[in-house]
Amino acid sequence: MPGFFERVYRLVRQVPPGKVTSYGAIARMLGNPRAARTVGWALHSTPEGSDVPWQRVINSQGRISTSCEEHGQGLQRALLEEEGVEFDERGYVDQERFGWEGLPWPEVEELMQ
DNA sequence: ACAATGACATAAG
DNA sequence: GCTTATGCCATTG
Repeated sequence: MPGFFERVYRLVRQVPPGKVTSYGAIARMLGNPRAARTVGWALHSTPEGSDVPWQRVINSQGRISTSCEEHGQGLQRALLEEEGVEFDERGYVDQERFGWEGLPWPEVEELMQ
């Protein structure tokens, strides 16, 4: 069975362009509401050539929370803006407009098998 | 098995 | 709004 990282990747791949979600939301969808940190780590270790849209995952406040220099905030924000995601003057994303609603459970379940 | 680690979340000051 | 402190959990050495 797929490891936790693998499940994170599969789910994140489902996030449509121009939408964002949070680490905690991903964790909840996977059935581990408390594994938000692990989700963050999974995305951090995502290879750059990967097809996982890691930039679409931000923290629960709608802000970019990466501390990594290589894949820094500037890069992540630029990638999102290219997709049409807007940031306000304080660096927040409006989750009402750009938040991903997620997948219905049956579909998630199918993805995980 | 144990301890450390980390792109989180939440509550409190 | 910002800074700390605490809880959480899969992965790694």
